[in-house]
Amino acid sequence: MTEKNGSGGGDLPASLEAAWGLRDRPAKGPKPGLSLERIVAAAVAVAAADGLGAVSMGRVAQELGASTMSLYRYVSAKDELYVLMQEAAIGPPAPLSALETGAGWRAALTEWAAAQRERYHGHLWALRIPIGGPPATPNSIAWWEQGLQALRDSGLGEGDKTSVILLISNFVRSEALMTSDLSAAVIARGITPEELAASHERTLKRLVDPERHPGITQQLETGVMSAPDEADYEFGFGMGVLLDGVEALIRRAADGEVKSA
Amino acid sequence: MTEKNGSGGGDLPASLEAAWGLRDRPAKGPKPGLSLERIVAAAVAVAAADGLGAVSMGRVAQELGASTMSLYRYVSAKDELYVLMQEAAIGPPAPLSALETGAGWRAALTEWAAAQRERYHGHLWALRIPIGGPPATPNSIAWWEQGLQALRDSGLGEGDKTSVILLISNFVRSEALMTSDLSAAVIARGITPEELAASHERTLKRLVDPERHPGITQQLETGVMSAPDEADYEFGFGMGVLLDGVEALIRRAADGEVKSA
DNA sequence: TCCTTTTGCGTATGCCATACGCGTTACTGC
DNA sequence: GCAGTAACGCGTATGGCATACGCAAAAGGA
Repeated sequence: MTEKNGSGGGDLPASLEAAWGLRDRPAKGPKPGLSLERIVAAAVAVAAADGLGAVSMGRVAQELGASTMSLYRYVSAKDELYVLMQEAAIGPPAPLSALETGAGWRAALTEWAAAQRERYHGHLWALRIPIGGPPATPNSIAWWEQGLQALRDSGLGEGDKTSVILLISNFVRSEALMTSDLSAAVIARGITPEELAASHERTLKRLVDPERHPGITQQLETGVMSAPDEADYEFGFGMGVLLDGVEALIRRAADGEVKSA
Repeated sequence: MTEKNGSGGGDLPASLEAAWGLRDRPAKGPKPGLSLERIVAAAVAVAAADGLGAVSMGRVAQELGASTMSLYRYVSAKDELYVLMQEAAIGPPAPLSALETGAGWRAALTEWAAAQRERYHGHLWALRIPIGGPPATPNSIAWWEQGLQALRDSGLGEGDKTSVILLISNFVRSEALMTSDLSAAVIARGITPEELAASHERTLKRLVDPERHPGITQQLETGVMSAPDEADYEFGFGMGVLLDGVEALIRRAADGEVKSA
């Protein structure tokens, strides 16, 4: 039962081992010509330039001037590379200023969500990477921890804290994914976002039946579809609703505490 | 400028044309041996049995006793098949009982979201299909319309109605996607959900540093991780928070109306 | 110095979507 | 009834993909 890593215990998934930097450098063979860091950086560059779909083992190797198969000396499968790319794209969270100034949970959560959103928007391709079960990479954990800190003084129970974090995290992801889908459609059809919106509105007007779809018909008449800065607006709207809901939850928790105290 | 469809106007994307049944049966050649419906049904069956990854043109053709290439007489590309599969999986919405009994927007939205969730949970593979821009398929539109109807008497403005619908739709998708990821992980590792949760908790305990991650450490100590029926609980929790937020929005809208009246 | 281990990588396998073209079929206009 | 035409089924070919396997070269440990 010889341990591979210094930390002891059972065997981690290969991708986690790599993400936490627990790989042991073997003392025997020739010097590695590449490194995990360089490979991940190259893959990230490809994804940023040409989308996640352009990330193939061959393409990444080419970018590094190496052969396709040499990558497999550093990465056990493409899925592992995906995990490391995602981890690199999101990066560690910056300190929350709202936590230092004691501005309260609402400001802290807002700042936290906005920071997360910014990372996603800077790396929209990362949203296309399929998640495999619950996250356990260093940066996801750091973001989770920071979310918990934002709720430090909220008075919520531990379970509720995680649930709120999860809820907001998923909301941020959803909004970014919508943005990503939109931009993908725009690129695929080679048009501007405005043209896409107009085209969509025209399509709807053709397909929607006023009898069967009175609500949508009304929406089309009101001209709601042609909203500018849609993504930013929807994000702010959603955060507002979400935080109001959390506020109600916190108030209820406080009332219950007072009652039971 | 001869029109292909009866409805007139410019050319729709092929997948939309198919979804709305606007394909014109050509009067010339031999009788088709297959049909879009049969192809989509076969593809859905494959996805249900072996996951979306198992859906290849070859596999679907095999299931139908036809050759791979014959499918391309009915479907212009695999993406189109995906759209039709998604549309078939979600299906049209059933009438909302809360709308008939006049139970109010909150009950209606709750029923609407639960129905949507049920469809997704019955076809988890459908969540893996990448969305291409804003939806315009018959069933997505029908669900959208129904959501608008649920908010009929809410007093919200048209723009807010759509935003709320979008917010809740995305939440339902997120929760279902988490479930799907979880079940994928469970299947991939050949273990029970309980074993997966336990394994994840063990992994976290090994990787989390009490100094750098005090919040998570506390969570682990409280034993929050080993929650049963996690998915159901999180869904109810999220819906509660969301609806409380919407309630605040509606109240504010009503107040504003009273003031400005 | 020899042996073990690890490196880079060429080759091969098997899957995939799909372009192209051919022979066949069935309807339409004459 | 017959020619023309258009849609059918599908065999074949192309190019891309992840990745298993094995070999030769490199480099540290004995």
